This record gives sequence, C-alpha cells and structure tokens, in this order.
Amino acid sequence: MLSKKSQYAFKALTYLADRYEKGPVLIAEIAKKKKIPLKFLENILLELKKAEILDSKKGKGGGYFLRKDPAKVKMATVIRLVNGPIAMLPCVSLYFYERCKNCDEKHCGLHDMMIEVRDATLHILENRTLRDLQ
Amino acid sequence: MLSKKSQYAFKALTYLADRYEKGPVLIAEIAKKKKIPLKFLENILLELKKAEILDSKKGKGGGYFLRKDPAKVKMATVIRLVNGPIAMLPCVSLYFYERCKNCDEKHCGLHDMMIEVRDATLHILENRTLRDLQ
DNA sequence: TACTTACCCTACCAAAAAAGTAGACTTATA
DNA sequence: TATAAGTCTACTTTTTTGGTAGGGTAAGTA
Repeated sequence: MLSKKSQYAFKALTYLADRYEKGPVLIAEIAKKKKIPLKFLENILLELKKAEILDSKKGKGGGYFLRKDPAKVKMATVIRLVNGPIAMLPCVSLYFYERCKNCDEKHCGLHDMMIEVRDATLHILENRTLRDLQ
Repeated sequence: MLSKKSQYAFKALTYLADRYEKGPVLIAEIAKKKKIPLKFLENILLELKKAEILDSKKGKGGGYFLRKDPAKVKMATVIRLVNGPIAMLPCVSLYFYERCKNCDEKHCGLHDMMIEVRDATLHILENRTLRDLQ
C-alpha cells in the first residue's frame, strides 16, 4: 500500500501541476487546500526538491514549483522516491535489489511470479505521469 | 512489499505442496528445513488452517498438510490472508475497501491509475497457484 | 542595512505495525 | 497413561510511520 506520505505527495504534486509555470506556490497554501499537516508537507516537498522534481524560491513571493513539465515526471519515479520499492520482493526490485537468503533465484517460483507482477506494474507506472493525475 | 511473514508462509506452503497427500508434516520440520522461527511459524500455520487452506492432526504422527490440491490455492488468496490488501490504495481495494476522504473517486486521476495497477496485478495473482511455486 | 517572508535543517516523539517469544493447555495415539 | 504434537493467550522487542518543535538561513523590499 502507498503510505500516507505518498498520498500527500501526490496531492501536492497535482496541485503544483495545475499551476505549472504560474509562479511559486506557498507550502502553507498547499497544506491548507489539500488538508496536509504543514510541517509534514515541508519535509515531503524538500525531499522532492532534492530529487530535482521540484524547485523553490525563498523570501517574499517565494514558494515551490515544478521543475519540469508534469508530463515528464513519471509516476514510477515519484513512488520510488517517497514510498520505496515498487516490486513485492527485494530480490526482484530493480532499484532496491537485495539478494535472497536461503533461496536460489534461478529456481524459485515465487521469484519468477513476482517479476511478472513487477513488470506488469511498471508497464503502467513508467508510462504514466503527473499529467495523468490532473 | 510482502512482509517477512508472507515470505515464510510461501516457503512453508511450498514445502507442504511438495508433500501433498503424503501425510502430515511437523511444524518443527518445516521450521528447520526452511529456517523459520518455530513459534512464529506456528502462528502462521494456524492462521492458514483457520482460513481453510491447511488442515492439521494433533498427537503423535500429527502435523500440518494442505487441505486441497496446490493447483486450487490461488496466490491472491494467500497474499490477502497473510499480507493484506493487494491494491496500492484502500479506495481501490476489492477486499479491503475504504472510502477516500477529501477526494472524489469519480474524478481522481490517482484512483483510476491505481485501479489499472490493481487489475494488472490481479490478472497474474488470481491465475497463479501454489502449484506454480513448486 | 534592517526587516520580513518563506524555505531549510536538525532533532525529537508517539502510535502502530511487524517480528518474534513464552508458557500453559488440549487432543490423539501407542 | 505417557508422550507427542498442535492450540491458545499474552507478551516483548524492533522498526516504520506519521507528526511536531523550533531555530537557522536566504532572498526580497523599504
């Protein structure tokens, strides 16, 4: 399941996508409109900035804004960033891979099945963007 | 991600599927062979019994065994039981549905996308069984 | 240069979930 | 009736999640 943090992130990103290229938006505005705890949202937006999805301006007239076209920001990227692995097992994760102990990946039915699930999921999430949330 | 509990459950079920219709298997044997903490495994197997996937015999010569053909036990069923919802959001879950607050499901891009993901995942997990793990 | 606005950073806290443990109890079989 | 083996209740520990507090720092503006 997507964490609450992820759901907040998507709400905020949708809000910013609607205002793309219309200048910075205050954290406080997003928090109020989307009913997200202010300080929690600060952390999330900062993280998205560090990942180069958002950018910000300080001082009066400042705020957050999308760094690139909403149609260029993949869902898979955002989920990996705020929610973690997309795969159901570490041993089939592309970005968070960890080897299985006590199980040989070459002949493991579960492994193969989870690769199928991963690929089906990624086929969707790698081809959808913030644009599709609007 | 699948919890450790789920991974243990699948290891145990695979072990029992290999021994289908060959009599009861000791919890201790499964725990040892699959390197699962004994008491933790006890809880898992009991849960699977209550869900009518496994059955057991007490006393000497007892143990656990699959209640029906491995090919009849769907992956989706087991995952829902030991791991919880398969969908990425409560508002798109078939078996663990909860309504979204602050968001109208009728015009929510995320909602629609998560339904797609859910269906792609279920298409696989509803059509694979314990047989496929062997 | 001083003031104000608004993001930045570090640290902490509490609740919930996941993972694992303990021990007494019941039932079946030899 | 002794023993083997699952059943049940309850607890503990660790990790993750969700959230809070408060001061620091950069950028505009008068």
